[in-house]
Amino acid sequence: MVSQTFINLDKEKKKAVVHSAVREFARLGYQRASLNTIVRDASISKGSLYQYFQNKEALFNYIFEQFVLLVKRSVQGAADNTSQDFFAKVRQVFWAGIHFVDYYPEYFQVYLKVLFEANVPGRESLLARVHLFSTEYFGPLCSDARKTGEIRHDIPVKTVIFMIDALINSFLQGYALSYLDSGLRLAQRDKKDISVQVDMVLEVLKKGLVKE
Amino acid sequence: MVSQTFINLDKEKKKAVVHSAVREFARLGYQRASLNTIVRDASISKGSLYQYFQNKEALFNYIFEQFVLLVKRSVQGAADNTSQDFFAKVRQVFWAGIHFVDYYPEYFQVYLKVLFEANVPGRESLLARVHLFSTEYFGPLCSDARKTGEIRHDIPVKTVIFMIDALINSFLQGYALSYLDSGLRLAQRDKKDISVQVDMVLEVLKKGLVKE
DNA sequence: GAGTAATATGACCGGGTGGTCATGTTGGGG
DNA sequence: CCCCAACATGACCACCCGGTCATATTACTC
Repeated sequence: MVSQTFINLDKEKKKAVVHSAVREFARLGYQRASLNTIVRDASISKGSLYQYFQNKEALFNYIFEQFVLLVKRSVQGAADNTSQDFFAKVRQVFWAGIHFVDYYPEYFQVYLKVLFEANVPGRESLLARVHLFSTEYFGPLCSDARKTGEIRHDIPVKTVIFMIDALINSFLQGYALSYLDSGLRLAQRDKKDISVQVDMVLEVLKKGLVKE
Repeated sequence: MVSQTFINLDKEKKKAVVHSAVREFARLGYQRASLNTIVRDASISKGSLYQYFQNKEALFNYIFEQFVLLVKRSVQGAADNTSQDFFAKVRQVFWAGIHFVDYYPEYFQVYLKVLFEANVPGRESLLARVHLFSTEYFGPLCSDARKTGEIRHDIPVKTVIFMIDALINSFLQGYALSYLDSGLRLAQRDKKDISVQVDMVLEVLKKGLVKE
């Protein structure tokens, strides 16, 4: 795991190590990330890194833990006003995601890399933690909206969660990685345009594509 | 690129090489895939592989080319009946995707790996080819549906394409990789259940989440 | 300032990689 | 039957990896 030595470390040095590790894992994923590169970037020796963390896996787990923490803070921080309607709350999560990508683009890339990389130790449990959070957050939101009659009863909550999840994820992927863009050119737009796009997606989610 | 030697190769041997390569690239992505593993699996020598393909990149390009070809065939093969409405056609693409994952799960994984892997040579142009195809296919479909009044005029075509793309992609990812599932448990369902799920997503896309 | 425990260092190890090439094998035309 | 071009082979190369460990440096107590 994480050694006491690392916890006691000078704040700046600690930040340098974490920053270098996040950068490298974001660039290359878990397996291809090089500890040599990380120690070089952080200006520490290899021996020191192994005094701080048991091995590569422990370092990665520490970084991913930080990621989960930051995500939770971002989403929960954005969701303050309980007086708003369902779609306004979904919009808030969209924006929480957008801000997260703005503030922590590399952490977001670490997450994306984990999605499809093979042999990431404990990947399933890592992703489960992220997904559990999403379900725990959206589940009650949808259930409440059903009770108040804000959304239809004939669509299961799981389907609604799936669709919102899919749209937010794809949106953020296009926003964070321009080459994944499917035509919206999100990466090149200013916040005003982004807002219009988000609202349009929400509008379709609300009322559908069919002319009323 | 591909040598004449490879093209002239015995059909079974050619298939063995391609199959081993697809398997390895699907498992580990471009960078981590091992040529040693591929030649061992295909029961050829390393020297032969280098007689068939200039280098690792050329082999990978050949495999990805095959993937694009198979995708095009799958989607275009599914879209025969022009007498159907817009949403029926979208449903057909959903099913074309599902069948593709059924028939070529490893090709699909190769594609997924390319999405987020760093330093895949020419990744952007590889993905551009897939995306171009999707735009070329859905673009006219949406434009036509607008003209006939099947879908609203106040939502831009690009937004519609983005949403359909996002939903199909997420659906297929959950279907192909159970650990990516966001609660629908698609990987464990039979075709009947899948069909219900697809139709429900299409229903929301059609009429929205709000009670009429 | 001596002694000691904590921490930092980087040369080194075994192992795997993409790629090369001298050598061996094969097969069809003269 | 021989020859030669086409093809097959796998030992080998330089390089990089995660991880180790003997040694050097630092920091703190008495």
